[in-house]
Amino acid sequence: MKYKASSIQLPEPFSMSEMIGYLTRSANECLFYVEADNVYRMIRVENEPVLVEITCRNDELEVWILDGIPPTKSVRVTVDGYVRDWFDLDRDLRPFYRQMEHCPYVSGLGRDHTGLRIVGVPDLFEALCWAIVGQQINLAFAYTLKRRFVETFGECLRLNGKEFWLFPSPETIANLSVAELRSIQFTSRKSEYVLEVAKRMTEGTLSKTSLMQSGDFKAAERDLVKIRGIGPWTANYVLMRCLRDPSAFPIEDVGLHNAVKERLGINRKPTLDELRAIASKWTGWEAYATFYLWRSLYHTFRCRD
DNA sequence: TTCCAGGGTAACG
DNA sequence: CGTTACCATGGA
Repeated sequence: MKYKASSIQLPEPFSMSEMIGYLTRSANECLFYVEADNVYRMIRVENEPVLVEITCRNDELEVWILDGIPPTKSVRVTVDGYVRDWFDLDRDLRPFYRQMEHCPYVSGLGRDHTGLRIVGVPDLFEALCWAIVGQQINLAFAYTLKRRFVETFGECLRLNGKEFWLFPSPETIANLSVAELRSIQFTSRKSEYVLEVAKRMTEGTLSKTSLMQSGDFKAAERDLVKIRGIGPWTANYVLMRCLRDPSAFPIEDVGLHNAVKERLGINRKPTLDELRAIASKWTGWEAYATFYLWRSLYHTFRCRD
């Protein structure tokens, strides 16, 4: 059973090779595959796991369903919406490029990587867990921890000798103990933070819908940082990659610091004041500027296997 | 071996 | 309030 769920007319600019460049930045990624320029991942549709293939043909993105529930209108709509959100296809990037022409540190990146869109993390629980896992450890280890988390507590589909994993649900994680998370080398702190988030999401006191309901990203940020384990960096990371606030700005981000350091040609990290001064040219597009600066750093966190 | 890593909390002055 | 110790382990 294989059927096409949707054909998405690609916005301009869009570069599939730039997107794949980002998606393949770690060989240790466990939630999707890239093979022959096609992208494969499992997503949950109406509480059922569905295996999706994304193919770029001419000016369209074709979304195929390879395994899972039969095609209905709502399945097609959900899958179509997921891909649009994941690749940020409904955003007009032309104002971003025009504005970056005035920033010497990012304008070159904008030209070199035209058509790169922020790869999102549409699932709020996944976004929060990934951010918490990534706190204060190098990215290679973060990918290892994520893989252990997913392969220990997630759901797996095996097809044609490959494994396709779904991120664990908040319900599954909320029932765990700190000790169980420590057994996969989470620190006690990370374990407590992730359990807290899982419990809130299971209770319904934390959800993407409730964070977005006011339509005010600043209000969402205030709600997020009230939660233990979520500071300004984590809140802005989630605003950037899940809630899709183009002005989210994780200014404490070490990757951002290192990218700016290289582009300034200095042998120390920029201060927060220096970052604020540079970012004053990015108003409204801080998330995109940050993502493009991350793109300039791939060589520093490539996984060795 | 040393230093740092896509931070955050809690305890201190 | 601003500063500091601590978390804890892998990777380079």
